[in-house]
Amino acid sequence: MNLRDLSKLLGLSHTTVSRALNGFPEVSEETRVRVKAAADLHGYRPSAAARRLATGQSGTLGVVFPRERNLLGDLRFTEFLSGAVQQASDLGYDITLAMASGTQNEENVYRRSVRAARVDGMILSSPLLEDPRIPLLRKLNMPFVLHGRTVSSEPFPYLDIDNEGAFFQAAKLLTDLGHRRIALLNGDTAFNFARDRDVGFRKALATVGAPVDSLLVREGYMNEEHGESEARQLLMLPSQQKPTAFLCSSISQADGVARVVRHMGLEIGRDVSLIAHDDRLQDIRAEIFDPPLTATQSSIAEAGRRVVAILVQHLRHPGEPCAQDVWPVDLVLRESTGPVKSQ
Amino acid sequence: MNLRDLSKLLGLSHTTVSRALNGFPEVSEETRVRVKAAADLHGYRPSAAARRLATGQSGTLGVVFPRERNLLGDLRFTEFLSGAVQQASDLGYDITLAMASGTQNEENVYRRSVRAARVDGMILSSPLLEDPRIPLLRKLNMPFVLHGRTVSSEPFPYLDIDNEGAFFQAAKLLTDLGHRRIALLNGDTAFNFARDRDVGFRKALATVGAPVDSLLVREGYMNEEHGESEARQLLMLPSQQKPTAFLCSSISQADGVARVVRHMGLEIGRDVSLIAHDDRLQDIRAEIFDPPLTATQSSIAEAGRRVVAILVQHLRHPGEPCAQDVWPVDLVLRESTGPVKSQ
DNA sequence: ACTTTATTCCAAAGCGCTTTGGTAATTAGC
DNA sequence: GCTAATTACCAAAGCGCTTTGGAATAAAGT
Repeated sequence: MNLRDLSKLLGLSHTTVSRALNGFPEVSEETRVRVKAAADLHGYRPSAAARRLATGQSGTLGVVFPRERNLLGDLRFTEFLSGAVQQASDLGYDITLAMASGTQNEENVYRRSVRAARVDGMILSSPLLEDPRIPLLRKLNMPFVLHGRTVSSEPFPYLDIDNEGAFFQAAKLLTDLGHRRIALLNGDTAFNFARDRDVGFRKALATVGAPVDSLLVREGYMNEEHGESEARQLLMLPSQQKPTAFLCSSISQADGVARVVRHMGLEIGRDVSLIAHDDRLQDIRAEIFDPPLTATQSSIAEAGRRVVAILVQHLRHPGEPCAQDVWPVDLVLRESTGPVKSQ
Repeated sequence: MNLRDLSKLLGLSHTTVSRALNGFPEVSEETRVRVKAAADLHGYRPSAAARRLATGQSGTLGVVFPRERNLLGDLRFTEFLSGAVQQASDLGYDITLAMASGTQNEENVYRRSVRAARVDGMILSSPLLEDPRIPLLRKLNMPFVLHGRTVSSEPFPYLDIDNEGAFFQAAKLLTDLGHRRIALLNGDTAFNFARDRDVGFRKALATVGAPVDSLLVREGYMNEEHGESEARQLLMLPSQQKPTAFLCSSISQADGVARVVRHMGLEIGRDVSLIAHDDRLQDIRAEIFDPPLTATQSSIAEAGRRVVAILVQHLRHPGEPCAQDVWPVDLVLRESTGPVKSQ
């Protein structure tokens, strides 16, 4: 059952049927109702391929990632993706995943997608400080939205959270509680979000005139193993150097830290304070941490939804100034933080 | 730059150019080389939309899941998906994700996708014992492949692992070690894989004439919380009823169990034996469990790759009998299992 | 009654590719 | 030297939709 069949059935031209279904004003309400009823009755669905060819729009958004960095193994990313798919589905878009690898490097995947008009727009995550994908996509004239920020000569649509502010707040809380030797367990500072967190952390220490001991600033994978191994090293330091508080980029890291702390017979919140950033993942929750974890929190799934909304808005109204959201991050006080113990 | 432009540039018809690029035999090697060089030079890429319309093939595989059961929050699924995307990318296919929800229920999403010819085939995971999606997709004439098995009147392509055999082996090991009171922490037995594991478990106990205590057979989410709460209950039982070994459907569950065991001052492998199924997830590894975990193992990412290969094979050669793989599962002996302690 | 303006519909072109059914040029067969 | 087979290419149709530029009808204005 295609447009032509349906129009013959109705005794109308396919033009009229098409316009009726797509809500154009040049068709009377009466025939519109008739057409829609007939379409429903016969289960008519326009062919996506034909529509694509005719309009140049694919109704598809793309996500590309390198094979080496398997984002699908990262719960932060999949949670983000989940929000994105949800929103896309609500807005009538599909999301396609493409993996770049080896010969088929990321740039080529973008080029191919663009030229083949497979997708209407791209969703980028985890930007580097100065991300090469931005100028590339702009050159290819492919619309995109960024989850995060990066330096760029021209404005582009993005959504980011206030990483700097979040980590400033968190570090500020710790200094207010009297902590001076604070460890920062960060992500890889090649990425912008990690850099921002580093900056916020340092600014907070600067406000109380506390020096930043570079020994206490660590970066790496944001998982439990990393948290554990760094904590083990740091808590072995002589007591003048040993951190009294940890600020982590993820709850997983905090999990690793907590394990070491407990293993040393210390108590979190009393002997060692602990704050982590909480992406509101389904299965990793700050509130059921033991003890409940003080955290900077921002839902990454919600970010996924918003990112898609921004991109679709941008696709539908290309002229308008693009959305550039920066979400504030809440600092939620729970029981993993306390005043520094006088030595 | 489209086919016509390119053909004009070459002084050939677009037919010839198309055939040259698509490897048809009716074109001389000389012109083929010439055409390919020109295509490369001018960065020509056939429009996916046009090709779709002309061939009826979209070059896209679909994955649908209900909003309620957010598979993207499940590392087992995302690891599987990761393998699938990898393989699809190697075979020149895209994978699109669609989320069914509320009004837009799963059946409608399938219908829509089929009718709109958005995808060439569907990938289904986690089948129920008798999964309604199978007859639906068959009725809609949409090719598919199943990760898992289900009852069906007609044959269809699938890949499954030998869950029954795996859990038989695992339970058999435990009975050989003298265990008779073995707890099974299973997934939801609405799903076929969980049912198969249940069957394997029971058969193993039957071979030594050990009764199955239904109190010790539990099912639920395959996460740490579930493992922990069930283990807590079971290990509180009076010693005649208390299990001496646990067989878990996931390492996460085993994590929960291990936590309880340690908390009670017991030692895994000596006081309580523990086996889990290991999907070879990147971040959850049986070999770095404490102690290293005896496990039935099978890479779920590899399964994702194979599933896509099967589907693509089926799409390209629809007539041929479809692949129906059942992979054996290795039982890897490590240190979490030991002989039952004489009471 | 005659023109103007809205309204409602339609014919036809086009999106860029694949594929069918050729024709012309070359080679082989006898 | 003539026919048959093969090779190398091409013209045109079609995939199913959107969209442009009318045409016919009905309503309104003078």
